[in-house]
Order: sequence, then C-alpha cells, then structure tokens
Amino acid sequence: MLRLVRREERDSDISPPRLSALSVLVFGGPASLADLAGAEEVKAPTMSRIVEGLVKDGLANREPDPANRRKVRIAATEEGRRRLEGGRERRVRALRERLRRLADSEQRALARGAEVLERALR
Amino acid sequence: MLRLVRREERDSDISPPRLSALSVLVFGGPASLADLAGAEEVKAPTMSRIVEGLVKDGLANREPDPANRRKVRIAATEEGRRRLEGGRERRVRALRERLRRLADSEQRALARGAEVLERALR
DNA sequence: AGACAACTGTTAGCACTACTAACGTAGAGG
DNA sequence: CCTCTACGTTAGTAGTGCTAACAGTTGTCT
Repeated sequence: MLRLVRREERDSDISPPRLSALSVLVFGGPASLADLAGAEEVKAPTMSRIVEGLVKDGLANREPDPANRRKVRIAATEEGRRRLEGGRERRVRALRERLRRLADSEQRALARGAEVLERALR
Repeated sequence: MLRLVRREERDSDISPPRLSALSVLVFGGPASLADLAGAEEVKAPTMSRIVEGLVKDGLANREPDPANRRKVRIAATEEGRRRLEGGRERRVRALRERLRRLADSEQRALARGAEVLERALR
C-alpha cells in the first residue's frame, strides 16, 4: 500500500493529502476545518496546513462562516474542480489499462472483493 | 488507503517506512542500501535516513561490506526482529477480529480478490 | 601504472505531512 | 457579566520524500 501511494504521488501534481481533502470538498461541498479534519482522520493543525496549501495553489478558498464567526467555510474553486477531475480521468485510464488484461472472472473477483472490503473497513 | 495507513501509523511505535524496510531485512536477510531502496521504491538518500532511524533505535545495524568497501551491509538486530514480530501479531489479531464478523463467502471473496490484486499490481 | 569514468553511499537543503502545546477569538451557559 | 467551551491558527518537533553535490572505492582503458 505504501509503495502504491508513493507511486501515485510521483506522477501527480497534487499531493495525496491535498487531493483527498480536495475531493471531499468537490464531492461533499464546502466544509469547516473540523469537518475536513474529521473526514480525513487528521488533527486540526494538520488540516489547517493542507488547506493552506490548497488555497496557495488556488484550488480552494477560505472565508469566515457568517453564522458562526469562529468557523471557516472552505470550498473548492473551479480550478480545483477541474484539476481533480483531470487527475481522476488519468488515474481511471491507467487503472483500466491494467484491468483490461485480466480475465473476466478475475475482474469479477476484484469487484466482489472491493465490495466486501468497503463494508469490512468501515 | 491513506486513512488506513495513517491509522496504522498512530498505534505503532515504528513508522510505516521503517517497518516496511525492517521487514525486508528480517524476511529477506541483510541487504545493501541500494537493495533496500530498490525494494521500497525509494531513492538512496531517503533510504539512508530510514536506515539511520532504524540504527538509532537499535533495530538494525550497518557495517561495511568486506568484499566491496563502497557498500554497506544492513541487517536487522534481534531487537528489530522481536519488534517486527510483536507488531505483526498485534496487526494480525486486529485484522482477524474484523474478518471474523464476515460471512464465509465474504471471506473467500476477499481471499480471491487479494490473489488477483497481487498479480495485477505487480 | 596512471588517469578517468562509474558506482555506492552520505550530507545538505527543500517541501510536505503528522503530532502536541499554546494561543486568540467567538459563542454559550451559569 | 464572567467563565467555560469550541474553533482555528501558530510554533515547534519528528519523519519522509526529492535533487544536487560530495567523498571514497572500484573498474577500465590507454
């Protein structure tokens, strides 16, 4: 798993933690820092810095929550949305290439295993 | 995957890269720096520091290769062997707890999926 | 043999991610 | 009103990854 993550990191222009946080924002909508930290199972200071990086790169923005001025509302920018989607397409294509070489029965075995894993790890 | 790795990291007293390198030494025997770096798909300077950490914690030792004095021979210590095994047992126990709750057919599905994955990712 | 190239590992310096501790500000409850 | 809690940031530390630059060793080729 570690090797896979590192490989992923090498040919992506967004680091895995940033990519993961960004995807939470894109698919889940704007969130507070605590929300994001919880979703990524990371402490607040860590997420604060990840968001800082996203903002610096123009992939997300931070604005105070009008209802509760302690909170910040973090949202993906259009650019962030595009970059996430672009990378996703590349990854899906690469994965498809690999899976295409497997027999149908093997593909089904992977699909079934993935389902079980998803339930088991939650 | 990232979340899983982080969870792993929190309740282990050895960091994932060190643990992974250590396991290469324990199961594969002594190795040169380049061997280790290759096995972990990491550059030499990175592995040099990981080994430094292992040595500092008494989990591995470094000695010059008598045949080729440019090389170093890195080997796990007894302590390293013990710590790896101990952690492994804890992880296996935790995993077994989770898997025990699955139906037999689900367990088989996971096993089959894992086989396919191993071949597909290589 | 002597010069030069290639190999092996380390050091230095950068970016990033993780943590805890400590802080400032904003809201909630007595 | 005053305190207590919640929310986020900043400071400081450890660890991991990279490239570039270096030192020592070995091999090669004249």
